[in-house]
Amino acid sequence: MSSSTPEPDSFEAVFGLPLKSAITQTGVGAPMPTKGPMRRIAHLDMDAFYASVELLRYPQLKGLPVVIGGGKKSLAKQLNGVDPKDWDAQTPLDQFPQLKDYAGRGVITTATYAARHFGVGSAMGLMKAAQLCPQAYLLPVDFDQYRHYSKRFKDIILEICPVMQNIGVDEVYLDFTHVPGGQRENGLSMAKLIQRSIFQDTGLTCSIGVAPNKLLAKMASEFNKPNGISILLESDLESRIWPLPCKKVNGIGPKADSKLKSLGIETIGDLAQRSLDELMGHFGQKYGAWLYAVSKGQDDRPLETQSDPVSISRETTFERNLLAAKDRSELGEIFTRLCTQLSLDLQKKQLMGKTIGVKIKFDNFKVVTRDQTLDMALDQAVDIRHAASQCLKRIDLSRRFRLLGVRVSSLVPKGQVSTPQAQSSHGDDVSSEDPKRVLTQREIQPSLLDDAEN
DNA sequence: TCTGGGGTCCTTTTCCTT
DNA sequence: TCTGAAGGAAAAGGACCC
Repeated sequence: MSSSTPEPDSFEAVFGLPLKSAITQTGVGAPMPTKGPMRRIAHLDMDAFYASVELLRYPQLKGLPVVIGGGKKSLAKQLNGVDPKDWDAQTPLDQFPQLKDYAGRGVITTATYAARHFGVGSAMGLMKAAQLCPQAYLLPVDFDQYRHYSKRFKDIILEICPVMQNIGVDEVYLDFTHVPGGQRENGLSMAKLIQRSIFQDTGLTCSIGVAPNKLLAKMASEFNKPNGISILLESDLESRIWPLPCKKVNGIGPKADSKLKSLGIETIGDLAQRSLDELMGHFGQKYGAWLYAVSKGQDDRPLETQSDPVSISRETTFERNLLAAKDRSELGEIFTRLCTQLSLDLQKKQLMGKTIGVKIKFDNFKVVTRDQTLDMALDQAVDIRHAASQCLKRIDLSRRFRLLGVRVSSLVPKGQVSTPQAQSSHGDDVSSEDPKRVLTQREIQPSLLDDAEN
């Protein structure tokens, strides 16, 4: 490739040396800025990621309103008897279920731009979405597929810019500062190259913001969606950031925003007019000081290129609200399934955890959690279930609830911990058995809700 | 809007120990 | 044995994000 004339927009054509050399010989022969390196942080956000991945598979849905979600795996199957696994690019449109055929619980995970025109959006109940856009096609969520494309676009980025922080499946921060060519046109060249490389390989588009820090880069990536690039300099703060509403800041959610509004603070510019003391008085030392810094565009957080998980959990919302006293066996099965899934998740990641907790969401949406830290880390379903049911005993389950969750935290890498097998807390020597082993009725029956009621 | 599932981080409360 | 202060760890709740 590099022996012939490079393609017009290739790394070599833009930066004057082959990509591989640029990476391995950082700074050697690479175009470097004439002044000292300015911090150039990029935030890259894939455009409507899940929906775009689905459209790659089902091009016949392009341009049509499509919503993704519904929660239940068997969703599409229930709707018209066709397993989504059997769908492909040849599947005729009338095989795809539509929202008008749907009745039940669940929310939308995401929607195509065509569906968003009808006012349908993320986190909206499916029934509400069906009112707004009954003709929208409904697809189940396929995380394996999204993870596959996630890895693909991140691998492409890493070849060009090795300093990357993962933010979920469809978002990353990048540090261009010391990457050869990263300073060119204040980061525009690098952003263009990355955007183009991802599109060529995957057919997916993304939006990129480049700025002096993560805070501003994140906001900048939204300026020009979809498939846009925005370059933000420190001097742009007043003209481009201050006019924005406060809730555009990553970290200012609905609660903080409404409190800010009650103080007459609508925009980031308004925020910048307030003193540090005033903000700390209203929002506390830490958050107040953070708000103050945010309004000035200040953020010196480094990129975190590695991170270990803090907790792992599984939770599920029931088809209908359940009552511990009445729905014992159903709840017992759900509880066992959650613990089993959690155990497999832990084992897949080679982790064990010392703190086990449960979460209940009552029919009035009030959430209650209980957890317990044990002497030893564990990862087996039966052990998790036993510890979690101890936690459940401490919750008053006399009213109906809609969600049950199980969580493991205080995680440690497996192999670095002594296992609880030698002294299994419940006496049954089951911990050392096959993790995929199905729990026996005897283990399930003396179940959560028996225990929990007394 | 009528509210999923998987996380992180922060603050406050509670409990234990000295 | 009681009381109170102080500090730390664990537990609980909540805001926020994707």
